[in-house]
Amino acid sequence: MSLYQKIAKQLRQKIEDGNYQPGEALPRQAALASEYNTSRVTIQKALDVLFNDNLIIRKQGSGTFVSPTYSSALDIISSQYGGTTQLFSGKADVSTKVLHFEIRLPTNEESKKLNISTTVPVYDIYRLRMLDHEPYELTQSIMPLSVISNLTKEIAEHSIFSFIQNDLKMTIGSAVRHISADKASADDIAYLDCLKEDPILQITQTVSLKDGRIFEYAHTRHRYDKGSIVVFNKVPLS
Amino acid sequence: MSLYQKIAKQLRQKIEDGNYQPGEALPRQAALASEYNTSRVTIQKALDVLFNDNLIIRKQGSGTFVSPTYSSALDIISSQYGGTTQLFSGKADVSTKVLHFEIRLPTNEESKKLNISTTVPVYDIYRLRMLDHEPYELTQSIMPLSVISNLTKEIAEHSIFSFIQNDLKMTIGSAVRHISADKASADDIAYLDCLKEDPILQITQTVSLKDGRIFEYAHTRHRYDKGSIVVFNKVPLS
DNA sequence: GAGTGGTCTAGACCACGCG
DNA sequence: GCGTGGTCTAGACCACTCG
Repeated sequence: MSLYQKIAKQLRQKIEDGNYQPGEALPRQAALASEYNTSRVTIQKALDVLFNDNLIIRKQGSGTFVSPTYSSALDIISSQYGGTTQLFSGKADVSTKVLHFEIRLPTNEESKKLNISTTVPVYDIYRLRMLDHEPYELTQSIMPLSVISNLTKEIAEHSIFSFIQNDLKMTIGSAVRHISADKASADDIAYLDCLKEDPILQITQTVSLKDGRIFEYAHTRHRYDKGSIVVFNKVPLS
Repeated sequence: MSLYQKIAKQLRQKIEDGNYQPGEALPRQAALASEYNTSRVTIQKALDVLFNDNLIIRKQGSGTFVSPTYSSALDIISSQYGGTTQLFSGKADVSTKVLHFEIRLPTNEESKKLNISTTVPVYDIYRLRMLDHEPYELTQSIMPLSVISNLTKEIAEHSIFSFIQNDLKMTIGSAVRHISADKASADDIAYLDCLKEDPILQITQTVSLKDGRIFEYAHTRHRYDKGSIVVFNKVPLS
């Protein structure tokens, strides 16, 4: 871990521990540079990390302050993308039932979304996730074999994301998600145990690795009364 | 506008114009530094901007490449937060009907979400937005007078966001949103012209200025068949 | 081993805010 | 005017990828 990352981590810890209160000013950059025995530029890179997580506010001509709303920032950080299994680990009992598992060629739409040729085979995995033994979400994942391989039904029953990160040693880069509401389908009623008139929260996502290759195109359908999406948006600088 | 921002803007334009194709390598940082007659650090700051918008991929030891999925990145950038009026300006005819406009004291929940005391008055504005003369969304906005003042019903009929940015000269910093699905309420049926069994896409948002003060706590309800939310997530660096 | 991006420095000047 | 963060430099070394 690089120096600016270590400093960011330590400053974050200090804020979370309450050494600096919401709204309170942090030491000036020059003071931090002395304290950590480094240059001001490195301190600024460390502050960039905290700023992007909304933990601090920077005022030119005035100072650097702990964000008055930093407690809600913590919620956001902890809800960053890492798959359902990771998100709830320790908080609830997550179990997964694999309803369908096959390798086939992609449809035109799928090949387009995955940015692959229609001749590259894909996994088509349909899973029901349960939270504390209650139906929670229904997900269809399409993943290209050119990116992910050696996937098995057993792995799909646990966490595909931890398999990718821990076993394949690949790093996830970014995700684009479209969120909408929809009426319940026959599958929703059957698997999510909801009623015909219950709304569904639907998420369509495309997830990329750090090197830019797309590894998942997925549709997830949630019961409307279980869970919601939390999103944090910084306004563009440009 | 600072040098790195200008360079970022020019590089972005070159990518959008197709001077560099998706997947293609950009010139090395040293070459860009010579070309723009600046230092490598400044080039890196410019590349940071494009990287955060998912327009480029950086591979240590290899090079900087145009993101293979950069076209979807463009969608995201253009859907950044700026209020409904701004989002659709030029694309569709947006009109707003103010259903309710009052100044009152906040409830406990509102004062908590806005991070103000219960003695600070707030605007309570309830508006129906129409897109091309069709009902689109129903929004209740709560805004503290300690942050925003001189709001009128006339301003609310146009764009509150442009009033804040252009007239009050304040800069928006970030927004936290919770997105969920819900059943239609009596108001939804009456104003959004939807049916009792139609689902609703609900967004609860807290929007802050650049200095960290929260200026809006709002609930927005969308017709499920009109529009969805697009979200872009970079995975945390730490 | 050659070439790339990532990190870091020490110092300088600029832009902004506030009293 | 003074103190703060923002930008920028020229050069150095490290870490990683790939042939």
